[in-house]
Amino acid sequence: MRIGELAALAGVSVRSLRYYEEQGLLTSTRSAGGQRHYTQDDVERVAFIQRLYTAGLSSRTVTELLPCLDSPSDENSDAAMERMAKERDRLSTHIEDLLRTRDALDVLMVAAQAHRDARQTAA
Amino acid sequence: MRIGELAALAGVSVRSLRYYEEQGLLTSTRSAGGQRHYTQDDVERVAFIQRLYTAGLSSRTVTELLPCLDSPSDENSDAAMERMAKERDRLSTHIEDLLRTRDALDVLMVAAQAHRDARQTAA
DNA sequence: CTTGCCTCTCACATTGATGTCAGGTTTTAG
DNA sequence: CTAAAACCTGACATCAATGTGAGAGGCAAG
Repeated sequence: MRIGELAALAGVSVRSLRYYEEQGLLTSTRSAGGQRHYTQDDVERVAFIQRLYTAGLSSRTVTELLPCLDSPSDENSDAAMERMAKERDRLSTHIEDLLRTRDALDVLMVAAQAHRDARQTAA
Repeated sequence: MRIGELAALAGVSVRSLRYYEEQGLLTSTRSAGGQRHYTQDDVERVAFIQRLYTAGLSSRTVTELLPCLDSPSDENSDAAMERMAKERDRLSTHIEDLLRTRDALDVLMVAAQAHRDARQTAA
C-alpha cells in the first residue's frame, strides 16, 4: 500500500510516517517512481510506535528498542533488554505519579462538589 | 522568601517560576525594589503545578483549574468542575493506555529473555 | 561605600513531533 | 492521452516549557 493508505489505517498523518522513516523507525520499499510502499505489518508497527510515543518514549529511545522487535536474535538485545527494563521502570513510576495526580484531582472535585451542595442547601 | 529559595525548595528552575507567573499560575508580592516574594504555601502550590504538568495538563488547562483550588467558592467552580471531570477522564484513559504499553513492553522483554535463555542453553 | 550575589526584564534559542507550503513528479481514472 | 489525485523533497512554521545571555538594578556583609 502507499503512504496515504497506511496513514489512514494507522490513524496518523502522512507527514508523521515520513518522519518515522527519517528517524529510522519505519522502512519502506520504493516504487520505480520513488513512492513509498508498505506492507500490512506496517500498520501494526506504526500503532506500536504511536503507543511508545504516547508512553513518553522519545523517538531516539524507540529507535533503540525497535531492533529488538524486528529481530530478537542479536546481541543488540542485550542493550535493548537493559533499555526496556529502564523504560519499564520509568513507565511504572510515571503511572504511579499519574494515579496520585488523579487522586489529587478527586480530592479537589469532592471539595468543589461539597461547596456546590452547600450552595444548593442554602438556596 | 525570594525566588531562588522557592526554586530550590520546589525543585524547579527560577525561569520556570517566572513563567508560571506569566501564565497566571502563580502570584507574588513585590519588594520595593521589584523583587518577587513568596510564602511557604507557594512551595506546595508549585509542587501541585508540577504534578499537573507531568500529568500532561497544559499550562492553559492548569490556569482554568487553579482558581478552584484558590477559592472553591465562586461559580467559576461550575466551569472548573466540568474541566476537572474532563481531565480526570483523560487522565484515566491515559493511565489505561500506559498500562497496556507496559504490558506490551513486558511481552517484548519476555521474548527477549526467552531468546537469551535459548542462547544460554545452546552454549 | 563597595563587593558579590541575587534578582529584574527582554529577547532569542532549543527540543520533538507535526503542520504547511511550494514546486515538481508519479500514479490512476476516465 | 489528459486531468485529477496522490506522492516526492525540502524548507520553514508551530507549540510549550525551559534554557541562556545581556545589561541593569536590588540587597546584605564587610
